Amino acid sequence: MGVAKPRETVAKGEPAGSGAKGGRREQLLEVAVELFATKGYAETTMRDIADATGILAGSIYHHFASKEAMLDEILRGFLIPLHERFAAVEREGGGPRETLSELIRISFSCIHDSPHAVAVYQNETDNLLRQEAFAYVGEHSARIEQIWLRVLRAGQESGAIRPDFDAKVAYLFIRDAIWSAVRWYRPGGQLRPETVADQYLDLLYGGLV
Amino acid sequence: MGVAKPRETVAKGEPAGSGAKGGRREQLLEVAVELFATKGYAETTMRDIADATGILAGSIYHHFASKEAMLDEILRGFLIPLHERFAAVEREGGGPRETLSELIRISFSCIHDSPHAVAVYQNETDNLLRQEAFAYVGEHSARIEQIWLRVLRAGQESGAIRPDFDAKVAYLFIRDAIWSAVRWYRPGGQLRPETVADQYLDLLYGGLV
Amino acid sequence: MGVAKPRETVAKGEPAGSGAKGGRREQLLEVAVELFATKGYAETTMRDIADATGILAGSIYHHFASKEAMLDEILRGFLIPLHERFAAVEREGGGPRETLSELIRISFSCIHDSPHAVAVYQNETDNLLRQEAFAYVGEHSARIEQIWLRVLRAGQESGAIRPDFDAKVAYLFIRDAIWSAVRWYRPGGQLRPETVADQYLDLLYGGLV
Amino acid sequence: MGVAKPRETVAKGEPAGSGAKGGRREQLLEVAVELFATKGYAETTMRDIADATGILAGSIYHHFASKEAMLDEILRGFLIPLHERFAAVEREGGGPRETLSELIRISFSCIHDSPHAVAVYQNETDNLLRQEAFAYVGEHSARIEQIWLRVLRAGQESGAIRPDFDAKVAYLFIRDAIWSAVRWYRPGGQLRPETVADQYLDLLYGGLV
DNA sequence: AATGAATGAGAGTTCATTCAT
DNA sequence: TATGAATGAACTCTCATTCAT
Repeated sequence: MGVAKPRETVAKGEPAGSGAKGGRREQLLEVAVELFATKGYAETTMRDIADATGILAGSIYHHFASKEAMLDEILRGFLIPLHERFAAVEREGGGPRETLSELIRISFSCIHDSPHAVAVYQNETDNLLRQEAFAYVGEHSARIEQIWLRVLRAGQESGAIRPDFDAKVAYLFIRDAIWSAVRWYRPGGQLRPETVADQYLDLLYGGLV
Repeated sequence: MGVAKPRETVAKGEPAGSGAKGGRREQLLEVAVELFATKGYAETTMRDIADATGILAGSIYHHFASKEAMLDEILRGFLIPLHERFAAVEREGGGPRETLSELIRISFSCIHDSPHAVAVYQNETDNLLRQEAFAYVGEHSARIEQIWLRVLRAGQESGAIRPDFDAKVAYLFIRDAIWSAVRWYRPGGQLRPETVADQYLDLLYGGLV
Repeated sequence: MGVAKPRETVAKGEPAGSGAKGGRREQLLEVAVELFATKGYAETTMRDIADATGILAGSIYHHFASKEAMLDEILRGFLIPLHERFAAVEREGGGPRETLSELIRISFSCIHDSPHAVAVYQNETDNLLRQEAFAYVGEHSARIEQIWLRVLRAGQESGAIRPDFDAKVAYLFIRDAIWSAVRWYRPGGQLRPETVADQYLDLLYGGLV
Repeated sequence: MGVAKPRETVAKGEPAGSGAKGGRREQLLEVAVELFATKGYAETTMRDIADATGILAGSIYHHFASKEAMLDEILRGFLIPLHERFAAVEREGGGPRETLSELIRISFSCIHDSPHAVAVYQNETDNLLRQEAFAYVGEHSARIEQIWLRVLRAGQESGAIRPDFDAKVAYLFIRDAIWSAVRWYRPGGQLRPETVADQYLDLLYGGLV
């Protein structure tokens, strides 16, 4: 029930000099994230992942300690870099509006680059927060929220953003509007991520009217 | 294999004059929708539902034909009335902006009244669309989308809404921003649904700047 | 919902050169056919089969897709070879009386070799015919019946068999008399299958009087 | 697991002066025997019986102590009178051949009158013999077998029947040929029971040749 | 007599996981 | 590394039976 303690296999990087060996690991992770995103984590079986990879279910355990370890690796690989990119943008210290725009552009490029990981993050976070082993998900999410709130409030103070609404509500509004796009945005589809980002920015700044 | 045909017990209404009779059915449905929303449909077991209701798992089948039948009843009870309310607003034929505002207010009142059903709808729809028995979910969703699109386009034609962006993108933006609120909105919390609706309307119409 | 498609494990043959490998599959089938014959298909549980084999019930599913798939394999393994043997005898084109005798001898040798499968076939066919997945049982049975009828009618025309009764009634009489022997015939008992066959042939041809 | 001790309800006859009261009991028994014969005893649920009768499953227990009690009553109602009719024929002391013919005619008339009970007897006896509560089934069957054997042997001694085969084998041959007819004989069909009986007698006495 | 709610045991089946090879 | 057999717990669902009304 609890999250299995990750063994070395979970965290270990590419063994140097092993050539194509690690390819199977990446392949499994790619297959897993797609299935987790598409069918849901609980609904995806190790057999599903193994079948799509062309090995047997039991063999996955040579690469990952557990199903949860796969989820863990997926979420860390998505959440930590995202947090770092957001923090970097904030550190650059541009104007609030430019910073806000950059946060939004990063979000869309993230949806573009890792739509499956984003979907998994969105769909599974609620359940995960109750599990100790996934506490870091909540922590990174909270720090990311703080970045958004600081930027929004700085914008309100500087006059770049209207001061007449609650920053928290605005944050939630923006966050949900952006991240939910993962449900319909298709990387290979008609809409380019920059286009969507620009339309969203336009809607967000200028409003419907 | 799709939602099993409900037995007689399923379709029959409240036994007349029996006061609290039939309460067990409603109680089970309330417990189920909360668990489905909180833990997810697949992750909720019949035992979970039974335990929370104070009966044995097998006894649920006296009231519902299957777990899927419970989900079915929950979704129908949420989706069909919502569709009807939207359709009624459109039929009233007010101005595009008033109509749009009303759609948004209805959405928030729906989140307020049935947050669990909304969450279930949001979380499970993706998987459900693949199942024949839940085709009606896709159909109602599509008709609801058409209502939003008609209203948005009417607004653009009448000049009430900016014409310089794609109605479909705007719809998705609005839809996601609103319905995702179910993830953080708590009926008993500080924020009143009307307040949230008004802030969202304000953000939406006027923009951040 | 009919017999589930066997997974890869089901269709694959004996792993070459592995000696006793795959024995578990056969062992399970032998245990299953005996239990199905003795207790009845519905009354036999997967746990019964597993217990008698020395594994856990869930482990059966490593070898067979379902209980029904086991029944299916048992029936095919009995019915198709039997049909082929009957058809081969008919093709040989001996005289009607020799052919008839041969059909009867084959029947008894079949009861001798696979008494359990015969019993399962006899006891479960009625219920099975209603299921689409077991349509082949009805089809083979019908073709076997046609062989018997052709042989009987040829015998009547050639004068080798009395012409004064209905071939269909005679077929049913013979079929039931023979196949019901599975209920009392014991392969290891006093009566040899050839003896029983001969006595039956004698009774059948010469009558009681 | 064991057969429930029959309560008074099981054995009690028609309460005098209760008018149509017992009709429901008979109705249930008729429905049950048909379902037991058609689907098998184990495969028939109390709900099946109740549905076909127009009451709820629980209500059956006002008339019968258990499902097994219904089976018990069905088998007794078939087996005991049959045994008595056979015994009466034997007591009459006609010639062996006339007696044998009469046994066969009685058998066919029994199939004609109570095809469902005969089918249940044939299909379920094997399993039943292992249960203490159904010991009487084995006992009556054994006594019936003895009657047949006495008649056959008397026939062989008197020269009315060929002496050159084992009476036991002949008995099994006859029994199976006759009783199996229940599988295809339909009371309302083309073949009259007397016709079938006569054809069987003819086949039996004169043989095929 | 009948209802309808509930029980509790057990059914077939699934699945993450382990491990000898 | 991968296989394939097995585990064991949990799952959805069924059903004979009980009992207050």
